Amino acid sequence: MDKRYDAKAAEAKWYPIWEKNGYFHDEPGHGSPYSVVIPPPNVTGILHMGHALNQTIQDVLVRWRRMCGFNTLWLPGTDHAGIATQNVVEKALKKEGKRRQDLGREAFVARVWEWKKQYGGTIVHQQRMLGNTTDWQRERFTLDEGCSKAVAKVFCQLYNEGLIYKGNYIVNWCPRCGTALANDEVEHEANHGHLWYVRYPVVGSEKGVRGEPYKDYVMVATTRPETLPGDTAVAVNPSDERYAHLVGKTVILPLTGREIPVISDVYVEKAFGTGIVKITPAHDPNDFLVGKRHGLEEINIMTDDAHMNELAGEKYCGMDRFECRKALVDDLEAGGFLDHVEDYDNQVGHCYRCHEVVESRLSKQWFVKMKPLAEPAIAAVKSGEVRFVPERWSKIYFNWMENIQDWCISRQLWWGHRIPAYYVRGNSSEEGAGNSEQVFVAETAEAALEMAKAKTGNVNLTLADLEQDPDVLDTWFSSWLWPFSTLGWPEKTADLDYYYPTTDLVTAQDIIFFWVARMMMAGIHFMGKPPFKNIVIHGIVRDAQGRKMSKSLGNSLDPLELIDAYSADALRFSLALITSLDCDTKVDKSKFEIGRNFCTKIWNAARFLEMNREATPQAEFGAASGPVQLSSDERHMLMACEKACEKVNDLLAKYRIQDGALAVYDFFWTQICDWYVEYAKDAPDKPTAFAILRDVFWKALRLLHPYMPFVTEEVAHQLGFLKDGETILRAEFPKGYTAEEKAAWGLDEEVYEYVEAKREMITALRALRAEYKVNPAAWVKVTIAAKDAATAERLSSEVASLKAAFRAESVEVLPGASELAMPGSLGRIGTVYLSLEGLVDKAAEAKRVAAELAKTQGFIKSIDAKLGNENFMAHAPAAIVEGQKTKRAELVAKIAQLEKLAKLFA
RNA sequence: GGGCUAUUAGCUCAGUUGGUUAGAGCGCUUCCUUGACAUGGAAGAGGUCAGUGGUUCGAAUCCACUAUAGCCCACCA
Repeated sequence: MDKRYDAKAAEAKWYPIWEKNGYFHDEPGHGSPYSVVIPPPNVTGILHMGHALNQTIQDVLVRWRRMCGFNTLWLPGTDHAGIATQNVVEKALKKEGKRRQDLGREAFVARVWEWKKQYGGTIVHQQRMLGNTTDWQRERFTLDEGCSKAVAKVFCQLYNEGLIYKGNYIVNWCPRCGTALANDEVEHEANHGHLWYVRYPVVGSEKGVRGEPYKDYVMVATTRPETLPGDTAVAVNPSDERYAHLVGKTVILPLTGREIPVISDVYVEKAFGTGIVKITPAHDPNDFLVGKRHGLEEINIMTDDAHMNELAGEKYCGMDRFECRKALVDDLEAGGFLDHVEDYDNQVGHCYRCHEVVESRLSKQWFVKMKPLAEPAIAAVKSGEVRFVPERWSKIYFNWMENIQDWCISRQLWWGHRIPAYYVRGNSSEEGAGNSEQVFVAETAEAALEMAKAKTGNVNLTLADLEQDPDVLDTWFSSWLWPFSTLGWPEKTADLDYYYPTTDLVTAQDIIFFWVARMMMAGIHFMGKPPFKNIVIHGIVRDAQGRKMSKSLGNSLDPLELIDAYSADALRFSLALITSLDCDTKVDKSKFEIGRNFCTKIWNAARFLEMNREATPQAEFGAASGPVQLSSDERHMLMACEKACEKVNDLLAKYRIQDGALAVYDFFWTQICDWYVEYAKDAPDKPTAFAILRDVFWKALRLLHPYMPFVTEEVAHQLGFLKDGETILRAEFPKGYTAEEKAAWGLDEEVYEYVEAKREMITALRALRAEYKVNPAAWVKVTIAAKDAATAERLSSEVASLKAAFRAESVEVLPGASELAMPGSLGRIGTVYLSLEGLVDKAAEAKRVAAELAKTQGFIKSIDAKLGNENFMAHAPAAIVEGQKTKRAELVAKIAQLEKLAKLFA
């Protein structure tokens, strides 16, 4: 074996072998299924730390289940990401001086496909660098043929069920992207703006000539004066006595002369501004609702790109909205309508994609009625059929689901699933919308044509007479079908039958609403079963200061750079180790040294084994070797291995990835390397000691494999645990030893505890050496005062290995305490004395003993207090009481010895 | 405004139904390079578990309030 582990070589070597041999691929049928669908990253995406964390967790779970014998499927794929992808291509076009309109829809979409073909594989390639065992043979894309078919079918079914409707609605509109945005696609940011106080003259008042201040007016406060031409009322709170007399009257809309009513609505806050609000139903979501309640006219005064239209008035028509704001304010002031201006900070919505200020805009959009879909999805979590891990996320899920709003699913883009709604030409979508008689919703144009013929009675209609709705569907309209569309739905496939519902869904908290909740609804509605059994939510990766990683902050770590610097195994292991499901994870570069160092440790330990190959019998260690007389250290090693296997399996079953990593780390490093390897070097029966070492090492490699796939595969082959053509990926995950093996080797808690206690003694002696500045390499004389005769006998039988562990030229074991003029240190099974032959600093030792004595006496006191407490004796469990008593007895013995020592140093 | 979470060693975090003297990694101090490993080994210092009150024989753990920090949802024109 090479002196250094070459991670890059191992990664480059093994991944292609795994993939080529189909190790990630199972066919439905045999065994129990364990299936997971990957949260599909945007096809435009590049791998970031969030992916690395999310996918590491999934790969750990999948590899573990696979090794446990499950029939596993981890289904990969990408999302077509409507706006994001279209933006990327539009940017490229811009460099050529073109807009998408110059190409036309068909050519533009072709261009996006071209882009996808060329660059869309980036993230898919990068995922391989992580070592993911996603089944690439089943890779899907949300816009591929199968997924598109599913989308069309779902749309039609929901439409026919009356759950999809087209409606006039106020939506968040990005003027730059030219599309509606979902509420969650709008990011609110603090804005330093103004509050303009504007006078609206009351009709019927005698005073008031244009150009002069009106005496009788209502004062309205607004942050958006440019929408004034769209006002169709002013409103006050019904309980506001100040203005009760105004309700029902009419006021004049400044600059326009139009008369609008004063209405009352609970939406108005009495305390804000003047307590009077202008109502602009076409340009504000709240005003829109007020308008609906009061039957107000909706006047849209802007164009799609946020310029004023002719309804804004001749003067402002064509102006940009912010330009118009200025002009209009100037005019208000000139007209004497502007009372005063205040500074005002509020939140303004921005497009999550291009950051343009979002406009509330009235438009016709397609919606999904969510309430009927949400109800069974709530029930599935309430009943426990689907479980959130950690459980508390279910509260957030309920909170959202119970207040769910209809989902605006149309987007004015070209890249995406086009809405399968058709109109007979001449009845354009604008005119025809809202009149369902003229909309034909069908999975194909041909089917729509048949419907049109039947409905209109015009048998001469051809496809050319049909016009498809120009809008495409929200990206999430395909992702919410992901758990079954990717398995072949709506076809009845073997995959769908076998792998649905999937087992676990692993994702971050930020898409619980976007994605998880909607998948729940779609799964239940179309498949009759929730799409997964467990929803595993992990935290977000943050930088060292706790900030979200983002491009604009420049605080992102690049997983590929980390893989380059530390190796994929290091990245994976460190992420697993520092990640808690319960909270976000703070990460900085130094964290990955843990993983890298661990890799090195594994490699070096493997080299040690390799160097001692000749000391190891060829035959593997196992029950077949029959009853053997094993030393206590060997039995302890096997017990530790047993415990580690049990622990790791148990923790992974509870999705405690972090604790599992810690458990296997500690097992390998502390138990195997720090203790057992040192023991094995001087073991009385080397062949047996090394046979055991090989056995536990091979188990440890398999325990580690889900976390560190490359180094474990490489080492397993180097050490001959696997032959060419075999893989650790499909080796059995260790389950611990059988009852027969345990009996044959005398594995029990007692021997485990005994060795633990013995190690305390070894540690104590090392501490003594350090305290008296005895060279760690020097050979010393050691005396042990054993707790009792039996322990003395037991210790005597292992003097050889104790000598090695203590680095002692002699070890004398005496039953019970004795008068020894040496420094000593107490453990559970006795006191270990170090002969210093005159090196002892009596004063220092006396101090140390006194301190120990005081501490011990203090502890006894606290135990006595407990044992003397009637309530404690009455209520505490018997085991606790017994434990306290035993502890006390030990401490009393310890005090006796310490007192003897104290006298010696006095 | 509604909801959720956190506060434990200098730093990042464990601590699973309340139960022996609260743990790990990093960092820090001291010591150690003759063949697994200095990306290492050994020893050590460091915490009144945010605060107050309550429940209990017993609280880092359960409850209430307070303080601080963070996240999500809805947002006042």
